[in-house]
Amino acid sequence: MADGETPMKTKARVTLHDVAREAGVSKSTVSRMLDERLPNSDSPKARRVRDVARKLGYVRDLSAANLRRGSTGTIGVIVPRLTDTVMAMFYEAVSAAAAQQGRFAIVATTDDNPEASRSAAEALIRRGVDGLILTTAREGDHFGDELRDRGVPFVYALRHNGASDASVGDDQLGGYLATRHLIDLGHRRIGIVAGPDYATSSLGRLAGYRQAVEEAGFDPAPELIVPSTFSIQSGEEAARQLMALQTPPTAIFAINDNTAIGSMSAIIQSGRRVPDDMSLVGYNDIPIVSRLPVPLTTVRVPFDRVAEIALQLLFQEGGEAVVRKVTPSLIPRSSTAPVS
Amino acid sequence: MADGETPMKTKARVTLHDVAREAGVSKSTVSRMLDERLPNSDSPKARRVRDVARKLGYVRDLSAANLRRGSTGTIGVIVPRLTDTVMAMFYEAVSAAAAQQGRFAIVATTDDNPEASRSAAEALIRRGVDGLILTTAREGDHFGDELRDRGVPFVYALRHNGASDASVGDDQLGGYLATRHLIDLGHRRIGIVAGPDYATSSLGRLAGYRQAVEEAGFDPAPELIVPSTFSIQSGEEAARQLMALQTPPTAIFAINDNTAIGSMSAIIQSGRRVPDDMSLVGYNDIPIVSRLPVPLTTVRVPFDRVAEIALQLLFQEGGEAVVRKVTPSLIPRSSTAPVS
DNA sequence: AACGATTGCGGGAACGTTCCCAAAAATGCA
DNA sequence: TGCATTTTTGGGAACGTTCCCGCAATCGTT
Repeated sequence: MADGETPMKTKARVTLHDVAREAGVSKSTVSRMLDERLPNSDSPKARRVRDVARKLGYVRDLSAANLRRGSTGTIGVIVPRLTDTVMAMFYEAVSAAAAQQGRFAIVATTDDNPEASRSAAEALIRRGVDGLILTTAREGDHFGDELRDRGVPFVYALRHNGASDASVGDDQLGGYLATRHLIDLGHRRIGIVAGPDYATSSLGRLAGYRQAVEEAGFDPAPELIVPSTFSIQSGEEAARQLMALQTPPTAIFAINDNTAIGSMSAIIQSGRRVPDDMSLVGYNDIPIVSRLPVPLTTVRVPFDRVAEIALQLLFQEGGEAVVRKVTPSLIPRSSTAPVS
Repeated sequence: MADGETPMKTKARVTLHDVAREAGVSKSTVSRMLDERLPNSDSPKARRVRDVARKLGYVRDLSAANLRRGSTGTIGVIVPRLTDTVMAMFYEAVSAAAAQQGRFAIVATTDDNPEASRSAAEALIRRGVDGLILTTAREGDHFGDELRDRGVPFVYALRHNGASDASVGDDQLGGYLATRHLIDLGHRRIGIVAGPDYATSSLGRLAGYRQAVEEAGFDPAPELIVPSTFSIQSGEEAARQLMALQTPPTAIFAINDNTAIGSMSAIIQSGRRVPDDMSLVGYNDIPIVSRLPVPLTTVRVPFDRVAEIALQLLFQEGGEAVVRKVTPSLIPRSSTAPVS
């Protein structure tokens, strides 16, 4: 059987060297011609090299390239869980924005456990990520400092802790818009299913609620503010608590869509109807809420922008820590109506 | 300023060589002692090397290791979208199962677009994954053959195409359980929001429905079978269609939780109540459905097992293509009741 | 005690890139 | 045309591992 034509398992890998030999240039030249970071020249030789590479089916070995370059073009995202649709939306947005830059996003989950948060970061760093996007900021968390000390670029997203770069939605504005919408519909007594106090997102939305209520000159009754975690169940409980008040509110602003869904459940189980007996506003506009039996009025956050800005912050030389906020918008649907 | 104590930026990286020097052995030895694949010896020297490594804060450079080993310990998962909670659950399960084996899972989305499916796989392969888990099998898809030709290990999950290894839930059994549950409650006329005909998952569930109906000796009226995509909206439309029948069914089996949610919406909008006027069963048991105003009866699929088996299949020498099915179970909740 | 078999260890060559550097070629200008 | 300057090129040394191979040390057997 003629040599070089043997029907053996094809050579495992086409390397730079193969391309160089075939194109009659050195591997340095090929490497340069194929470097996506350089402006890719249009000289006949460059074109020829690229043609040969394509013909041979060359694909750069990323492990080798990463080793030499000292960076992987990978960015790590840490989220509590992907089954939280908000987090899934955000991760998809990051993934798309990263792809735009020729980078790749990988994700790790923490289940809201600060321990796991650390080990997730560890795993991603071991994987050689060029930077980290954290959605798990907690008040008084020193994890950021640790990362800074170790020289790992990172940025907070969706939530922040004030001490580091962050890309977030304007939660106060969002909270204001939601509450203001209810006020405009004539509601005077508006309950809020507030969030946990460790997350700046829920704190911001609560501040927006307060701002709107005070601006309208209403009494910001403390019993109208009921905390929750972000879960459906906690939303259900909080709404139940609100409806059990001596004078229940005529409208509820839930800190996110999950708690809104929980609230909806509690409202209906109490024999009331949405929006006839109780108006309800959520937050985030996850896909499902527009398809509920009563489509939910909610606040939409442009996660694409949040993701883009996070990426931008991640790789720019930062002097002062900066918190960039993107503007959310109210999406009125059928769960809110004028007070009866 | 004393040498070696200069407060300069700490040396970027502690390498095998540093550990070797500090421990007074060769780097080969260190490499061996730290190789997680070998049974890690307990000799005093091994212990010493590990101590030194820990003290110095050594972490293996994965790029270098991958380059030399020729594999990355990474497995790629391709899903239509992560905002589909089923896919998020599955990916989290894969991620956990992979971690168990010391591997790492990365994900890419395709938005159900066969083109994007290809380029997603391409991206993952470029990243050097050791194998691919595909949840996007379509009837008559030749993508698998392509991968086989290129020598990329892969396995289908959740759906299959019959021609390759796959780890799935037993959809026929699940469909049977759901339908049988309704029959046991006394329902004789049961509608099904079937799925698209390109997915074996929906086909299997439909077959289970048929099996139960025929076994009970009912007439499997074709007008009771309405196709859908997997979306909430399509579920809503399908349910509407079922309720518009001359003799509407008294119960609906929806092919997945999303279409069940859509159906629920349509049922309520038609002025009916669940389960009083219409029983409803979903499929997958995504977290939200247990928290709906009327908690949904559904079929739970043990995604952990599906993920484990997928991983197992991925790395075993396969002779014949095998489709492994895991047993789902019915979770009765409040959306089903005896026929009135 | 002598010998083969086993085990442990170190030297050094890969793995496939990128990037520095010096040399060569192309370009600009007088 | 000649010289200085810019651009392009190829050689070769990294990057940090793993793994092959040979050698020494230990072990068990007769």
